[in-house]
Amino acid sequence: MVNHWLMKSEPDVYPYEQLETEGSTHWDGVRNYQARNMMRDDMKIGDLVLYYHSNFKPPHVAGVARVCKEGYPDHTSWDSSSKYHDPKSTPENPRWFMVDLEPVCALKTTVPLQAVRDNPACENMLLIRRGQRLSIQPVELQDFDTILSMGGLSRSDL
DNA sequence: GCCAACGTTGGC
DNA sequence: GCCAACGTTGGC
Repeated sequence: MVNHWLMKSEPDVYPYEQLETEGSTHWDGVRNYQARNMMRDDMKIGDLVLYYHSNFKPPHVAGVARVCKEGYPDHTSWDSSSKYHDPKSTPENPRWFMVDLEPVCALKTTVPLQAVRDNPACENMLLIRRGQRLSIQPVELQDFDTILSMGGLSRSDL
């Protein structure tokens, strides 16, 4: 069973276009337990991901990605030269996990956050819930399809 | 730049 | 276990 997610990335750091250029990436640097648990325990190969650009004007969903490697230790956590270094994480006892993503396709038209807010069909999405800051969120199937269609795509385009 | 909301840390 | 202080996220 394929699950659906939304993952936030700052386009200044790693935009969707770069994922397309590079072909895949490991989602390192997540240092939040809830997000870690989802990557470690719940995200499976083939799961589909809405790729969201945060800290951008306007913030928006840019594309669709797919999980191509399931949760494994985030090696940047024990790399003392990394900005994501966590002295409490070691190769023997890793504290942080990541998944790998590959690109599926860019939306034909990006979907701004305000458009999600304005669409009553999206009213239950975590993305627009007050105070919601999680950088990885589960997305219901129907919400995923709604965003896809707002972005000018349908399932058969994936 | 501001600030609301939330998460983490650490003293007690 | 409580909670104040602090740090981060991320929209505006």
